[in-house]
Amino acid sequence: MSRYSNPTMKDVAREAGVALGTVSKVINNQPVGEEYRIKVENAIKSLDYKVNTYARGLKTKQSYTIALILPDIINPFFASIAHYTELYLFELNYKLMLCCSQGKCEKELFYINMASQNKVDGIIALTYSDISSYVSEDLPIISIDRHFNNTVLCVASDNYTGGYLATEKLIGAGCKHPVYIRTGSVVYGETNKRKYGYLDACEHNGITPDILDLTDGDDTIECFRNFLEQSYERKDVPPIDGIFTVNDYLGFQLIEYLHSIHKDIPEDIQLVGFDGIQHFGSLGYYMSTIAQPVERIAKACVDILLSPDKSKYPNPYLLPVEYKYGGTTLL
Amino acid sequence: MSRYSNPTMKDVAREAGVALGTVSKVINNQPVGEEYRIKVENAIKSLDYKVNTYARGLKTKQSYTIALILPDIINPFFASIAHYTELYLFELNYKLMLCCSQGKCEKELFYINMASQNKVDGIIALTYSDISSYVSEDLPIISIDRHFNNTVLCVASDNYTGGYLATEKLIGAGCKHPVYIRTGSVVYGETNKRKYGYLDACEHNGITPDILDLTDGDDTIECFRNFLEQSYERKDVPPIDGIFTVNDYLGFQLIEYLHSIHKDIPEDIQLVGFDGIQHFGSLGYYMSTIAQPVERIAKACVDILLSPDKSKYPNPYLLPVEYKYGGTTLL
DNA sequence: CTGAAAGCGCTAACAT
DNA sequence: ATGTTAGCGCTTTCAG
Repeated sequence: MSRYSNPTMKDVAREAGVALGTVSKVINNQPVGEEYRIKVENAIKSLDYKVNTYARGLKTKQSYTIALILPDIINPFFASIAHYTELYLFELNYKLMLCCSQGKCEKELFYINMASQNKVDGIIALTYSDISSYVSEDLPIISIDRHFNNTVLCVASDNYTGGYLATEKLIGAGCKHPVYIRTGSVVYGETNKRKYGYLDACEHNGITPDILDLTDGDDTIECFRNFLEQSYERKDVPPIDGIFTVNDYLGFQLIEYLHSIHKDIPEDIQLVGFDGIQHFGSLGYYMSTIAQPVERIAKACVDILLSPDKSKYPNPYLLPVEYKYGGTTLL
Repeated sequence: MSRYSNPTMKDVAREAGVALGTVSKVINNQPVGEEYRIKVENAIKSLDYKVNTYARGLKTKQSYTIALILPDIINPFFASIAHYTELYLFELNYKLMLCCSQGKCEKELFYINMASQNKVDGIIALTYSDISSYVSEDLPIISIDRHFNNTVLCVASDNYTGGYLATEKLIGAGCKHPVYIRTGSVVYGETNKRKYGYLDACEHNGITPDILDLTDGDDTIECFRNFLEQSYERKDVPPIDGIFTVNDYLGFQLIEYLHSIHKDIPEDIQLVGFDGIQHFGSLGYYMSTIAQPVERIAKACVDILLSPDKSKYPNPYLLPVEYKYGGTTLL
């Protein structure tokens, strides 16, 4: 790999016939006499000078780089978080370092280390593992959707309201037996509040709640099939006619299965997902869903991370969700 | 933002009772007496010392960071490029800086500048703008899918064969009037070879080619509707019964429209896309498609970029594609 | 094989 | 307001 030896500030100073400090001041927008400024600016242009970010970082201990830790970048929900985060960071002159942790704690820790090396100025993390024990008090880190404790500030959707809203929609659209189906890690997180929203909405509407809780490693479709069959055999409850899934990803899998057994959606069973994922990012929703305000989440993370006083933000910091019709419900 | 003052090499040297240079040698795996090595390693552990990458970079001019420039990260095809690139880079101890250019040349140039500042060691770029004029001979940059000239090495799928394959599939499945529909930037790129594959496949099978070329700003669906209607009115050619789209994104839009006018797919019209995008990254193909070998593309980019001798690679560097059945064709 | 010291390019404190 | 200089933490040369 070829390496460059670019012009340095010293070269600029010589070319402009001024002192090193003056060049530095011009570059950092500090007061400098007009004629000097012009001389320096010309020299910068003619030499095509660019500041060496290493040398600067060595002094200032700032990298203007934020690390974003995501389980992966293929899931469209995570991708859109990355998208908005990058856009907003760039506006603020920050760069984004991307880490796809694949849930591997070691990889997450690697990036946390980078932060303590000042290689990145801060971390935005959406992680399944409880990293809070590795995070020191003053490490600039924001967690998305996972509320570990009070040392790590968490930005999340209003999951409780989302769960409540989804359930109310199903009930309002005529469902007599709406169930909640969740999957994923068992680490306590914000996401669990979706369940509480579901439970409360059931209670307020006089409906007996019914939950299918899939753990990692379970065969999703197999478990769902059993769940469905057992439910249809029972005579004490109405047949399942509504499903609220913890996310769109799971919702999509169930829809595929339901189609394969010739259930009509939304006629036989209505379904509401969570996340608000669209085809190709913008070509319409996969299903009726509770859409997370991804852009606002990304901005909030950045704003809080770069804010000098994090204590003024509530923890968790909740953002409102919205119901989106996507063809899998009657309303 | 709080900044850390971490232990430095000097601290380690003092703690271990050795000289600074010795510590450096231990860290960089250079020959050091065994007892010294142990003393240093213990000191490193007890102080929780980590090298400061700025100071190191200032000397070595290496950042172990690669910038990936993508139009955006929401498009699942780009997302999967990012995914595999990050994974492979991490294996090699490199970090990934993500740039969503949104096709903005200025944003791309910003990252190209970073490379000349040695802030990143190299760039992998998938861009619509012709950046070749801004790229100096020795800038370590690899282009994906865009072949500008011989100074910038390009990694791409075998687009010609892909186009040929898609067309042959349609014809083999009985299509008498397969059309090619493309959209997007008019910058000459590898992608255009998909068209030549289509043209040659038509010729070899005695079929008159028929192409709809949408330019940016056109209303895709409106143009397609006109194209379809005009074609059905003509009596000199069979009705359109096959479509090869330049990518899955466009294919998806056309499928939605065709459904809306009650055309059955694949019975009335068969369709083959390009890219190989799957629902949620892994839950099945949107349509029959020519799948790009994304993982191999990502690896090739990284390997070539980090290779000391780029001249040993052909330009463009082509990787094989594969036809994937996805329900929108008869075969 | 180890220790001392120069210097990477920059910022910031200080002297002018 | 501008010039001078120390020093950030590291690598690397050179002397011991």
